Amino acid sequence: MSKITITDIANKLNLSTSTVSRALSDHPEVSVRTREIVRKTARELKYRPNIIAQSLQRGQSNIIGVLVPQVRHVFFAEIMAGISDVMEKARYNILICQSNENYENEVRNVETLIQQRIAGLMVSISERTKHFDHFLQVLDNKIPLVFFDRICSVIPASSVSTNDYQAAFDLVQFLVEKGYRRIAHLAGFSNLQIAQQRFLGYKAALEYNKVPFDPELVVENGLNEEDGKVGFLTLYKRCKVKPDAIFAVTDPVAFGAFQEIKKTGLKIPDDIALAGFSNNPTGAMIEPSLTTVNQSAYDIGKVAAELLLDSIKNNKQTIIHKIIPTELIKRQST
Amino acid sequence: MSKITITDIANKLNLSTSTVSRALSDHPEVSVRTREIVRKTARELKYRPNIIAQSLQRGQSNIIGVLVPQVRHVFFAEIMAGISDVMEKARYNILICQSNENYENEVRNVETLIQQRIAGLMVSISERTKHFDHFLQVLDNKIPLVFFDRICSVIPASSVSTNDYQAAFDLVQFLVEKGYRRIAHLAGFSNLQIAQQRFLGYKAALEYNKVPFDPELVVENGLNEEDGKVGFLTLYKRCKVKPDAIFAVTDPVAFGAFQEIKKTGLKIPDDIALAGFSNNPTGAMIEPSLTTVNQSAYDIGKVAAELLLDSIKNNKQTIIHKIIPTELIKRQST
DNA sequence: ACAGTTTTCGGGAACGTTTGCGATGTATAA
DNA sequence: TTATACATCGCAAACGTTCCCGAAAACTGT
Repeated sequence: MSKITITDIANKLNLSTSTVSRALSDHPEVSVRTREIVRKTARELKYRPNIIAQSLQRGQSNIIGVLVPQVRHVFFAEIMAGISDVMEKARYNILICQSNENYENEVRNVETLIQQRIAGLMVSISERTKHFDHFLQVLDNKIPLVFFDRICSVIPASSVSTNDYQAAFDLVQFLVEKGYRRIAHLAGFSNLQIAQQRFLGYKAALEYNKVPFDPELVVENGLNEEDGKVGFLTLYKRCKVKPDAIFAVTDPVAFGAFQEIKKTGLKIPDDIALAGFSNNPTGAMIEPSLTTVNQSAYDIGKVAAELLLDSIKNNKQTIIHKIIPTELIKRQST
Repeated sequence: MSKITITDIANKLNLSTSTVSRALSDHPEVSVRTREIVRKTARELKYRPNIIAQSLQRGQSNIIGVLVPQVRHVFFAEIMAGISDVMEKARYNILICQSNENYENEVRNVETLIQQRIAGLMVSISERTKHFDHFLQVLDNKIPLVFFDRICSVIPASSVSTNDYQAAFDLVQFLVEKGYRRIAHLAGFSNLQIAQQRFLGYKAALEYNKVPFDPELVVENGLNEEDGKVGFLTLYKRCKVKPDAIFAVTDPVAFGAFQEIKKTGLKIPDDIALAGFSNNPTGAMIEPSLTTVNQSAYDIGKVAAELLLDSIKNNKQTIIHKIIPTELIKRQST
């Protein structure tokens, strides 16, 4: 290991490590001439600051943790892109962890992130998380925390999300106006705030339009493509009077339903309409193209990252809840 | 900051830090009784090992760097899932960086990863990378390195890739057998090995079948959706005799072309056939569904991660090049 | 000339671990 | 009894920084 340290530079120049350290960080208390010499030999020796040592001394790393259910999901990948762009500029690095929609994984990941002495944490909770004590640990350790999308209202922390209730309401309102009456809902588990809000928005829109709410038309399941497949099948099997439209809690769920609908031989939107949530790019390419709600995933990540940076720098406890505006995207599937 | 350290435990129990440290790592030189007491009070005090201090002492962190062009691309997101699953089990954390298809970003990211004293590095190079000195720096610092997918044959390091030449050959062979004769190729930049190999496979398949190679039918461009759009348009504009099939270097490029083809009013596959590369899930949902080559992105990540772990643990210099098998997926678009 | 100020630098502790080596105590064997 | 072995633990250095504080050197004004 030919690792060059600050001491090597100091020895070569007959200086102390203090001076070299200061010179490298442009401290005014060291003469301009020395600063230049130090920087020059640092380059020559290919010196690289040891970030680990710096972090230990500072008591905190320059790494922020990002905890998501699954990176492979376009929605979270987009969010990560937003986070990454912001953090890159701020000279922070990103440690990425997946819960894989599993509570135990989530808890374990939080634990190791705390051990890494991360400068901040951003998380979107798993589908199955019902207890939140692990996030209290984060706060106990004075680590700035912000939730995004799948937020958690029990923990006092900032968050970035969308107005799921309103967006779902508007979408269902649109379906009703289009003439659909038996509108089914492939819902998520109700412990997830976003799932619950979308369900409530759905229900409220029905009531607002005096369309009777039929519990038979609601299937509670996961948020992913596979859940959409089984969701549609159980829904279609158990309904004597078939639904004429489906509002899926997420686009992946809609895609799952989409494929099963086609297998069944039904035509979209003539036999049954379909709508999703989050504007996955695939939705624009399928036929018929998918009606959905645009969430601007990239922006969610960007804003959440900026929020985190704020609370890291200003060291403020202020809790801020930001709402990213949504947009109803009307396409051929309805 | 109520940070509990090993010293706090030592003080409380009237032990030395050495003993506590050894007790926590189950060292046999400390009595079973002491080990238990130490572990008990560690729990009580909510002690968390400071990974930064451990890393400094060890001279290396437990973090591995992953450098990809863009996380938001499904292909890389899948790979990351594979990497993540393997590394999680091995108790390594993942620091993720994006080059955004930009050479300068790539160089800068490599530099900061070295400064982080990462335990290993996995990279898929950017579209525009033509010089590779920054990877020599990685090797100079004795950091195990493995390339995946967009590999780099100039640097002596392990790699995981697919047989792009053969897969492209087989795909074009299939197109020829289907009766297509004016087969165009939306190619990638030739500095990328995967792009070059796919092009060469394409060309070889034509020659093998005595189909004349027409340079006019090849457009060299990027690897993303936008590139597919402009690629198709320039291709279609400049050809007097229109192509009857298109082989796109990646699925995103195929999707870009797909959309423009539909805008033009052409029918796939009757007016023009279309094929991609990498089996993006979207390809199965569009209509007509996309003929492509399955690359098993998840496996690429998995195998690459295992390769890296090997060279970290065994500290061996052996360079291994692994090839992940591909599979031709014949669908409606051809 | 001197005292006072400013500029420039070094000594050394601290961050939280790990680990080689020595010290102590106890048990075993002759 | 003494010598030897083993079990258990502590001391202190080391990892590479940063930064407080003090010291030396240079400069200022009278």
